[in-house]
Amino acid sequence: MTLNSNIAGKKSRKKVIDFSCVSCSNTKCLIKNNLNTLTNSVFVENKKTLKCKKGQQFIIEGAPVNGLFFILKGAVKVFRTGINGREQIVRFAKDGEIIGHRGFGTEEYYSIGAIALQDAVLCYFSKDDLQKGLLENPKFGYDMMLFYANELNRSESKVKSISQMTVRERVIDTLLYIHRKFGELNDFLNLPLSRKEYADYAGTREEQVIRVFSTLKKEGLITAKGKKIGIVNVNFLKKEIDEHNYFLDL
Amino acid sequence: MTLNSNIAGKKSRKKVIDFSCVSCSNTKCLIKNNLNTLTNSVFVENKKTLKCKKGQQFIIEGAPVNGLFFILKGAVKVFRTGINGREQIVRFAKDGEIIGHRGFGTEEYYSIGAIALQDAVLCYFSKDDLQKGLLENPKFGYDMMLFYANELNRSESKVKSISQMTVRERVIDTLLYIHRKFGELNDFLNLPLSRKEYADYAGTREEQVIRVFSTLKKEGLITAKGKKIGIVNVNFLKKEIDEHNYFLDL
DNA sequence: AATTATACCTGTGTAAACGCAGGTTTTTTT
DNA sequence: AAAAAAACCTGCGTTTACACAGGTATAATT
Repeated sequence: MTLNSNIAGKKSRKKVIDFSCVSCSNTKCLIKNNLNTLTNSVFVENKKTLKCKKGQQFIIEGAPVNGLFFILKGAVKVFRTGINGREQIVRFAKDGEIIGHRGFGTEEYYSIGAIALQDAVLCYFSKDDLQKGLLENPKFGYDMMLFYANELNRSESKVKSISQMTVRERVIDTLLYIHRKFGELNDFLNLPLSRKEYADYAGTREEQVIRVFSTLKKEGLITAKGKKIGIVNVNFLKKEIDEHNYFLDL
Repeated sequence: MTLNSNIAGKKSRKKVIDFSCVSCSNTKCLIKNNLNTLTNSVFVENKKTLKCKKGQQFIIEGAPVNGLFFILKGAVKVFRTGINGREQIVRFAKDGEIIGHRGFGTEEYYSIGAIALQDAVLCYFSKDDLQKGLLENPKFGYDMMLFYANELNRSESKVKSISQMTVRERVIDTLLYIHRKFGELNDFLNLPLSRKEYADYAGTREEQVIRVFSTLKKEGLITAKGKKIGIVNVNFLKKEIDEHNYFLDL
């Protein structure tokens, strides 16, 4: 039995998803948005789409760079291994975002790792194809540049936060970030994370996050049932952060 | 007496500098490097070159974005005003670098401020011209994208550093960063900075930097005469940082 | 349903970083 | 050269965050 017939055989029962860029409905994807001027490129054809189970690591820190990923669907955490093997979560990414900053250019090894937090569908583009596409289509390159400039802005904001906020403030900041990015479902944040993961993003320790959560619960600012965290009043939390922030950042 | 005759009058005594991109010798400039394909653009002609005295602020945080700067010569600090007006130095920039991340695109206000640390010469490009140039020349756009991807990498490394290193380690890290970027002159770092500025970059306080410097001096790792800081043995300092870092970052 | 594993929570001592206060030295200005 | 300003330094009490240790609840596995 060949691979093709295998897929065909399942057609009747299992929904077959079309992963071609042409029929893709992800309006946030930079590639999809530039498709009209990219069609004559081998670029889109050579794309590989892969499914990724929850908990699976699809970029390993230090591994050779071959290309980069676009998230078609799902949620992902991007991290670095820091001092004494301590994990630092760089960011959380969702549909339409790009993973693997330096999947082009001269960089040889990935400086970050990436793990799926939910079942995810990823589009993979090779280094060469991507580079070709970027040089063929200025608009695409421009959009990519804006994406990175924007991420840089966010990252530099985070440097500020981490070096000037207290643990409590950083935890609140993280809660608001997750809320902004992944929204709510039934009054709970739409991305379940462990206390450890909150700590790794906020740049502190699991115990501290637990302590802050406990306090916030007592103060009636959040609700928590295991990994399910609910923000009672977003503006209330925002206020605590914004008060000493002159310039807000996205 | 017209402005022109004034300049001409000084020709004999004062060296007149040609600021046109064509004759520019800055090999690190992205624009210079893409000049061959940019010549038919209004872009380069509309450039404005301005001199900036030491200590002068040429980007004000929160001011409307009109364009962005390339450093032709000099050293610059880029900062954000943080919590309680505390200054956070985002990075130090020198010849060939770009200032004002979001001097294109949709961003309306500068999210950073910039001050010259030495007398500097800056090239200014308007938002519209730059955008035109980027969309006309894919290679230029690609280079810009790489620049930002690279900066992002650096910034994310810094998040890791700040959240996981001790004050002593961050101060050492800062010393090494300045050394890497600006080199030495007569056994002293080729960029004089105040203790406050070291602190603002390292994400700590002036007093802590002073304390760490004192200790490092006693340990024979650095020499210090006022703002002049000398690193006795770079590898010795590096070792202390690298020991618990699996993946080095530029 | 019992067992194991994982995640969550809390108390307590310790160490790191900070804030302030007051002083000295160096640099800049007049 | 004197005065003023800025930068540098040190000691000490206080706060914050951390590490460790031991416990409970919850989820996953058999």
